Amino acid sequence: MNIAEVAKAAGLPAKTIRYYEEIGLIQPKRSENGYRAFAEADLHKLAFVGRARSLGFSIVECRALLALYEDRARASGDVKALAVTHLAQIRAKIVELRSMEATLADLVQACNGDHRPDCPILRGLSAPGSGDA
Amino acid sequence: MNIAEVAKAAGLPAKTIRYYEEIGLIQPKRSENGYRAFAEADLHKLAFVGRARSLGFSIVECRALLALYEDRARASGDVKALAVTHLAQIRAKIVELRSMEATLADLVQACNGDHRPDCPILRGLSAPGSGDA
DNA sequence: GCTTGACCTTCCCGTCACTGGAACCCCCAT
DNA sequence: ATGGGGGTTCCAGTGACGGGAAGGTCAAGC
Repeated sequence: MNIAEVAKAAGLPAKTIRYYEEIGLIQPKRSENGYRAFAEADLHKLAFVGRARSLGFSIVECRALLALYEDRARASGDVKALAVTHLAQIRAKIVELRSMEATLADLVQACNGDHRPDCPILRGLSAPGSGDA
Repeated sequence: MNIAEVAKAAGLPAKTIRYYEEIGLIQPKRSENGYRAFAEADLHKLAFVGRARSLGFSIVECRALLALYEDRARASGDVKALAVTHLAQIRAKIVELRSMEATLADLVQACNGDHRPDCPILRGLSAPGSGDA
């Protein structure tokens, strides 16, 4: 398979696939003309990484997941540990975003949003705690 | 004020303050010795930007907010529009993260996490939809 | 007066995960 | 032979800084 076909099948841009090769996530063979020649296994790995990335795993984590994926003697505990850690990061991020959301929603709600200059949002940003009114 | 004092007062690293000057968010004067000489107004702007950043506004958005902050003839509607847009982005991000969280939590929950190689997490990443069992 | 150490300056590289674009090669059909 | 649609490499840029080097400055202590 050439890169365009694999890109379509894996749902990744060709640029991304070249990048993944560059950083060593995959090692596709080369045809005589210099084109990358992807095997089924390469495609599976790319799709795997694509899904892991869509769950928010970093490239470093994807590399580790891929290594476990390819290791028939892996312990599922190792995989789970990675996933649990990442899940905690996601949850922490959600907490952070919800805090932002709450603060911002309060400010937005307090602001008339008209043609006048008076603005609780700017006041809130100028001095926290003395947000509205 | 020198940079360390302002950094402490604004709660920002000195590096960040230099960066903000570099990109034109602030324009502190210089002492004869070449040191930055921050006025109260600079400090206020830095604290303002710091708070906006902590609410997740990008530098571009902070620049716009600062311009509104300094414009006594602003319309609060302009501020609100910026904030509403950003709030929508935050909420979209939360939705995305919650989707990741749900998927990942399912996978984690299905995985024994023992010494054996069988792993629903890896299966889920290999082929979505045929996640567990 | 000299040293020490804390503070300041600029400059450049590295981060993360790509993305865009230039310049060039290859293959097939007309 | 020519055109278009593949493919290739390499370089630069993104956002918002952080680390660290090389060097100037200042206040204190001896």
